[in-house]
Amino acid sequence: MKEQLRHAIQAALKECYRTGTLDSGVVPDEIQLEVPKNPDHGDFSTNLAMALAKAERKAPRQIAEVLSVAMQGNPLCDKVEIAGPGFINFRLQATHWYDVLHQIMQQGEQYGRCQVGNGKKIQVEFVSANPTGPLHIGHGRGAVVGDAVAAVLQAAGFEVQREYYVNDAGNQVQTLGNSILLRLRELQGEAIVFPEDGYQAGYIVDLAKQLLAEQVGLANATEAEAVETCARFGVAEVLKWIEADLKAFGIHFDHWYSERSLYDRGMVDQELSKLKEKGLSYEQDNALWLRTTEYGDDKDRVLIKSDGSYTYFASDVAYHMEKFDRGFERVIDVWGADHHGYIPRMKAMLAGLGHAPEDLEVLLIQMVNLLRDGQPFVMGKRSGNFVTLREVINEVGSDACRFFFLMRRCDSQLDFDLELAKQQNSDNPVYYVQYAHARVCSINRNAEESGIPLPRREDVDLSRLELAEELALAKYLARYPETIVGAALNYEPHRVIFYLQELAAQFHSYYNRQRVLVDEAAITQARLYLVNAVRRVLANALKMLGMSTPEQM
RNA sequence: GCGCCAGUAGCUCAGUUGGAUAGAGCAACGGACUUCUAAUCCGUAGGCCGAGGGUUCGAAUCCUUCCUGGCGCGCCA
Repeated sequence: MKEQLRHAIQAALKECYRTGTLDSGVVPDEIQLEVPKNPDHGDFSTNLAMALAKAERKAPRQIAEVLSVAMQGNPLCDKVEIAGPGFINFRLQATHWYDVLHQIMQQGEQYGRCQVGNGKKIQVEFVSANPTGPLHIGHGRGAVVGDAVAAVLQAAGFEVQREYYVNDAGNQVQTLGNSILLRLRELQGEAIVFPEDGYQAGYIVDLAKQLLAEQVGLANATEAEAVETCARFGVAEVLKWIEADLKAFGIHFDHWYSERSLYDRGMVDQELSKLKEKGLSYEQDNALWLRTTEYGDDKDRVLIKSDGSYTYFASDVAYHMEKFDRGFERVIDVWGADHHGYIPRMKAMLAGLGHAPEDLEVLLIQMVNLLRDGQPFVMGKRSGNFVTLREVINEVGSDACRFFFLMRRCDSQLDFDLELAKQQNSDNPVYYVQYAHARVCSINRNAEESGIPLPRREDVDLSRLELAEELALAKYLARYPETIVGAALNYEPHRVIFYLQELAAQFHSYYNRQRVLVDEAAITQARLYLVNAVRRVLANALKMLGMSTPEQM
């Protein structure tokens, strides 16, 4: 609809040039058309006259006058007005808004989906927490945002894969194995000295007990073998926890990618030799370096240390190179904001390989400040005093938790007060949105009990929706698809949350002012049609973001 | 010292990519349940958009210099 109007304006502009009422001949690439904040300013508004003022050397209002004359009588528009410094405001025929309702009812679950992504393959890698302990609240935010970004991209027509990168190689896994082994020996009565940098948390002891119960024979193993066994066991168990936690959140990964497998398959050496061939790496001080400075990094980065071991960066380079080998045109990484210093070297690496900077998009999730009764709560795996994601989900509920994490832009910090979140039960905005959905369902139930049929497209007379607020509701429903596109292209799922809240607010307000089931059958039918379109959009958005759609509350 | 993110109502945050009179939710105050669910609605009050300068028809939004807070700057992960 917006596009139709855009074309009409473009045609009018060309007509003006043809007839000589305007003479600059300038046609902007894209005519800006927006929905004004103030409904008095019409359904759509363009700044075209102001934009042309310079080229035309005329006052904006004068140009607007000429254009609006050319637009008069256009069948799309009910009214064309000039306002303010030179805005041209359009009010569309009501039938266009009625058509939106028909579209929604006809498309059902598909309404809001589109093909702007054009099937482009895109990967979202998120969470990717080290498998050395349970997920905490900060991981939860990344999990929800990553999942929502993926969902919104899917809705916009991208082919999306959700991937979890498992850091099952490297020092932190050694530390895990060592920590478990020490606790195991402790359980067997040995006096041990637990190292400062070991994992102190209680779950390590649990893992040790479990290992003990399973009677894994470590007696004849060397120290290194024992640590290795404990590490493998620990990683496998912790991954089970993580998967279960994510499942409780309704999050499913298409693919779990093992870092260790990169080494086992020789991928790291293979990719590193490609870099060498391209002259992107060099040896110095017995170490192998990547020339990231040539592509904007502060300093070159080490791939292989002088002792022959690989850096974390090395496997990350190989991993990301392979992502593109797997055919993804764009790759999104969701990271904690404390890793932001890592971005320049990753981008530099890709630039060296001839990728555009946008091919890798890193979403930084800012910190979650965990509070309890307003007091900061210290987190850290080693301190052993942290709140797990599972605890929070159990306390607050998955829906509320997801909603809360999605309410803010991911690049601003988030205060999460556990007591507050628990209290929120009835205050939480998620219920506000879900309640709107439940209310429509309730109306439907009442209609059914009274023997009122649900309206069918062929029978319903939408011109009975005469109230300004009814039209406003339809107009807002029309903006759902563009909201998704905006959220997808900008990786900003919070836009959908704000849309939901606004839609629910408009619906609740309408509900309190007007009855749907009234004496006059035709009006009842039209209003039922409208509120069920609202329900449809609420349900589509809630489902897309992984939240439930209760029919009763 | 360098870099990234943020700074908007008492609090938590939006702000359609530069548009018209800057908006919500909490918190405060006052109203609305014999009518489809009051987990709702209606109203009142609340602002130097961190500060200064610049760009233009027009700036919370873009550029610049500061100030404040958070986070990073290893041959750690």
